[in-house]
Amino acid sequence: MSEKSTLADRLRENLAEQIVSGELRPGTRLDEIELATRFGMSRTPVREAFKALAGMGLVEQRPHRGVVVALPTRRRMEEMFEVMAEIEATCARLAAIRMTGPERRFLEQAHLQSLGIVRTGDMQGYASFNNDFHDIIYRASKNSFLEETARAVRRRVLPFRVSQFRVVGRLSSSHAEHDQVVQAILRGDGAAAEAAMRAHVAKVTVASVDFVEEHRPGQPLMPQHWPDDTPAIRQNP
Amino acid sequence: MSEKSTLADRLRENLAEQIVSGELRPGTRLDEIELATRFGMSRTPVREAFKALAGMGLVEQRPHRGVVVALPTRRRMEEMFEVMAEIEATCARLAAIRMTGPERRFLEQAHLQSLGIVRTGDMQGYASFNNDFHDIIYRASKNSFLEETARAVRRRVLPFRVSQFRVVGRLSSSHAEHDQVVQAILRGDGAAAEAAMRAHVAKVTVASVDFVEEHRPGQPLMPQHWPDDTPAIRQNP
DNA sequence: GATGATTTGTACGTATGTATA
DNA sequence: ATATACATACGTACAAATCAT
Repeated sequence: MSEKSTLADRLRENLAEQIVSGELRPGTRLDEIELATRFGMSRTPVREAFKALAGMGLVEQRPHRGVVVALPTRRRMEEMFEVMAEIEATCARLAAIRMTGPERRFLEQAHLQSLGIVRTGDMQGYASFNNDFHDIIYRASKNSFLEETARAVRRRVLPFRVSQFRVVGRLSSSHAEHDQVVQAILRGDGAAAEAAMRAHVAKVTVASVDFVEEHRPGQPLMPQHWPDDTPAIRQNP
Repeated sequence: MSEKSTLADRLRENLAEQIVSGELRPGTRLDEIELATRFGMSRTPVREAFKALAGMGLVEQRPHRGVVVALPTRRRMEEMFEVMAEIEATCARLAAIRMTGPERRFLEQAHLQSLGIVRTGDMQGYASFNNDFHDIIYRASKNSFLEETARAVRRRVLPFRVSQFRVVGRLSSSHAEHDQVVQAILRGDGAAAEAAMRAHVAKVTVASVDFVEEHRPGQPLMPQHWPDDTPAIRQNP
């Protein structure tokens, strides 16, 4: 029974999961009292979970005005994807240099198997594999801090790419892009792996940003819950 | 009067500043009650500040065991510096491509002026300029999210490079490395700027890691306050 | 290994600031 | 514009876990 830790920490993980999975849409207001009653706890651990989430950038908090799930502007989303691309490209370059023989064979194996998923057109399944694929490359960088940084950025970007594989033909082109990355890594070509990964993430950017813009809640590019332009408290300034 | 915000937020900023400046040494235990009495507040805002700091990775928190200023292992420090190098290198490449004419002239100007500081041997002054120099390049990437990411990583690394300029001759060699970066940026050579910046940060790594290792508190490479090897709760896993 | 002291985690009440009529 | 309603921020009390003996 590894049911340990504190209420605040468990709630934080729970909310983070819901935000990343898209269950809690960006812009959604999080109510202390409602969450406290819903999860059967007092408001204290809820507030502590909020602070931790704000520190991670998953929510934005303004004094006396509550907490909303982070809803970046279009400009900022593009910036986030650019950072994602650069970090993943770095991971790919280091992976190409540092992976061991068995690790390379494992990556190739996983990549080959994913072709089966592409053929069935299973978008859900491919999304899951895609997560694994990128995780493998994070780890292959042999730098756990880089790995964590990559995952932290991905967490903040994921809410906005939930549906990227709904775009027609995206599955097979994603696989083709993966192939470029994998081949470069297999032959130990760091520069090529970096370039291929950067190009791959760039494609996701276009698909995702456009998709989100079409479905953006509210007319203006600002969260509808914050009518004025008072800047939010940025805990990672 | 911009004396606003909450007690928890102000305390968070205060502690973050003290951690980054080295006033609060890595491994130092933070006591809820002591801080509360010292700052004239109750434990509640202190605990909320702790959660936010943990979310940023500046402190580590373990259930029922309190909070200590983050004290990475040597391995992890090297990883952090590698990430710092990669992110700063990315900033430099983008800066070389994206800076406007006036911005380039401003960078050149600041760089030239720093030569005066080098000549006087004013380590304090050069450290301050160095911060500005890197900040300029973060901003010049024209990506505010990248800028914030770079600063977030730097915040976590800074406690371990306080004294880098104490090493003899480090001032002028740092200036020479800056020169490589500046010249590459001025001629718009992204690849060269990236390489020069990566090399520059790499040098800081060696100086800093060695310095910290010599002054590391406690014999083993683990914080002396955590005698067992129970893993800390990583809020940015 | 048990017990008391200390510290952290949670509940709840009240005050203060924000939004709404 | 003022007052009222409401959510958040903070303080205090208590419970639970850790540590020191």
